[in-house]
Amino acid sequence: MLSKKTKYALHALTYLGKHRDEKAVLIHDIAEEHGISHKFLENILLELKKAGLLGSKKGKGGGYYLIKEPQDIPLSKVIRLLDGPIAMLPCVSLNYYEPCAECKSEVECGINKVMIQVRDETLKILENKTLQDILKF
Amino acid sequence: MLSKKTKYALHALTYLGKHRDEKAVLIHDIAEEHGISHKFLENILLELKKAGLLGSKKGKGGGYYLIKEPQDIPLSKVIRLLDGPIAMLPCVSLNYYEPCAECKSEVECGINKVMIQVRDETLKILENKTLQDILKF
DNA sequence: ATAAAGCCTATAAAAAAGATAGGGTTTATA
DNA sequence: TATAAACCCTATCTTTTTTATAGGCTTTAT
Repeated sequence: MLSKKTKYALHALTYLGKHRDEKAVLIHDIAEEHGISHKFLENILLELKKAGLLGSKKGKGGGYYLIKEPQDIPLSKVIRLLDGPIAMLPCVSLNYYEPCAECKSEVECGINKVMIQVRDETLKILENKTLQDILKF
Repeated sequence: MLSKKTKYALHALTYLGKHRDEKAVLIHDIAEEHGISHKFLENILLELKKAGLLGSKKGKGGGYYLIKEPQDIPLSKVIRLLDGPIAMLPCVSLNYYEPCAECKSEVECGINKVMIQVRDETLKILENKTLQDILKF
């Protein structure tokens, strides 16, 4: 399951995507809209900024705004950023690979093989669906 | 990511599947084979038994054994049993549905739509791949 | 009788997730 | 130029979940 962090990030991006006409959106407004803790969301937006998805303006009249086109933000990127691996097993993760401690041999492991399939099908969706796609609703 | 519980369960089932000629397999042997805590694994096997996947024989000479054919144990069943939902969001889970607190309207939520797709593709694999499939390696 | 093995429940320890706190810095504007 | 608004940053606290352990009970082969 996606963490709240990731869910909040996706909702915040959606909100920002829907308010692209405005120069900057307040953390406060996003938090209120979704009933999220202001401070918690602040940390999340900061991460999104550091990752290059958002820009911000400090001081009075400041706020956050998208600095990428919604179609250039794949959902896989957001999930990986906040939640880490998308794969169901570390031994199958493309971005966070680690061997499984309890597994004798990766090449002889059938679990591994199935989870590679799951990963590939999942990524086929999450790397192609972008913020643009979730804005449409 | 799958929990250790689920991973251990899958490995234990695999072990049992590969030792179906034997009347009963000791927890101890499975635990040792994969470097798992005996007592932790004991709890897991008990769950698998209660779920109707395993049988057991008590007392001296006892142990665990599969009571279903490997091709009749879909991986989705094992994962749901130990880990709960397979879906990435509660609002999209078939077996553990719950609305998302931060979400205003499910029908107007684009995140929801994408996660339904991911769920469906994932289940297409995990409901059709069985213990039989991971035994082959 | 005894020892081996699973059954069962409770509790503890560790890790991760979620949330809060508070001072720092920047900036518009009166 | 003082002030208030807003983001920046890091640390800490709390809660929840996961992982692991403990220990006695029951069953059964020998």
